[in-house]
Amino acid sequence: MILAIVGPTGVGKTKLSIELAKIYQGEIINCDSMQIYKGLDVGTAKITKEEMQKIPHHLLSIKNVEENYSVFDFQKDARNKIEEIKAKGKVPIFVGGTGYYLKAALYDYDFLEEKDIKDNKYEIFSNEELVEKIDEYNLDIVYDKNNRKRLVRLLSLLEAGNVPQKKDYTLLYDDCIFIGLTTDREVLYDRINKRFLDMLVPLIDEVKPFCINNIKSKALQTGIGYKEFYPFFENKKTLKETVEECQKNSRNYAKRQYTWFQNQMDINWFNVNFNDFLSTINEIVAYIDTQNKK
RNA sequence: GGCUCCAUAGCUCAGUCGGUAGAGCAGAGGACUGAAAAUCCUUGUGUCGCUGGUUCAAUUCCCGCUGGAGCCA
Repeated sequence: MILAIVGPTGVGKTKLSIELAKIYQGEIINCDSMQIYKGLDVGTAKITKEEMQKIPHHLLSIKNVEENYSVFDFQKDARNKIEEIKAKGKVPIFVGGTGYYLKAALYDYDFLEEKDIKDNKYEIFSNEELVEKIDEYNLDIVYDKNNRKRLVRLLSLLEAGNVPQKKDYTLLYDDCIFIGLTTDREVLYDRINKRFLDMLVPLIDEVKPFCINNIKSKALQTGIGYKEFYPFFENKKTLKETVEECQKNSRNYAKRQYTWFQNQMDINWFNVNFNDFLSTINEIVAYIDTQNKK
């Protein structure tokens, strides 16, 4: 059995993961693109040592913020972890909000080796020029002509001899059980806003050194709760504006997560009962048990 | 108390020389093969503050009212 706990930011995935790990002899594989990094703890709502309750966690805090990490790396690492954990007779439990990482790990995504791809050489072209070059390949797929990042990438892939094709992805492991946690949009947004305020003071301590020393890695320019603070420490934005920006970005992010999980994967959703989390756990355990007998 | 200005989408505002309106943000929906907490696409009907008048026709002009801002006493 492989468990995957998904859902938007702030629904309680972490809490559920520990309970399920205890019940099923599980080990947790982090599936959150930001929690991969060391030092990004408060802002990513990373689980603490105490909260782990001795449950082993994998792919959590394994990279320095200056390093780059991507789906490609995650796919390899995650698949290795699945084997490793299963070999011990334990249950791998994926937890995290990065749907793309999860899908790449569990479905038949094929990526080229990095060394075969040369990015950046197309950066000098305009979008129109990129589209023109891509069209020379007479592709069968529909692609986004305004998404510059993707255009550059697509052209690089084509040049490397990889012709991407639209297809239905196949699940590589037939013993996966997908658990989605959800709640009303209003309740979620409220929780997101409040959670951010709760973490604000320690978060400022965490971000400040990055901003003051002007450390701008991909991770720091990407992570919500980090990138927004640079203008604040340069006195270009007030704290209030910064906080509201962070809350808004978190809300937008949660919405995008829903879009992914609802359209890209087959998830079994559970409404979280925040007043009686135990009942939510029981409901999910009952579901897992019926699936696991099959 | 007197005078002036403002009142239009959830918010900030534009506009209609009288023919029932439109931007930004927020919100909603979607895409996704190496930054995915990223990147990109689609989406705007609202008693135009309330009441009465002029008019074929008023959110637009006029009287009054209410609420807000400012100036003078």
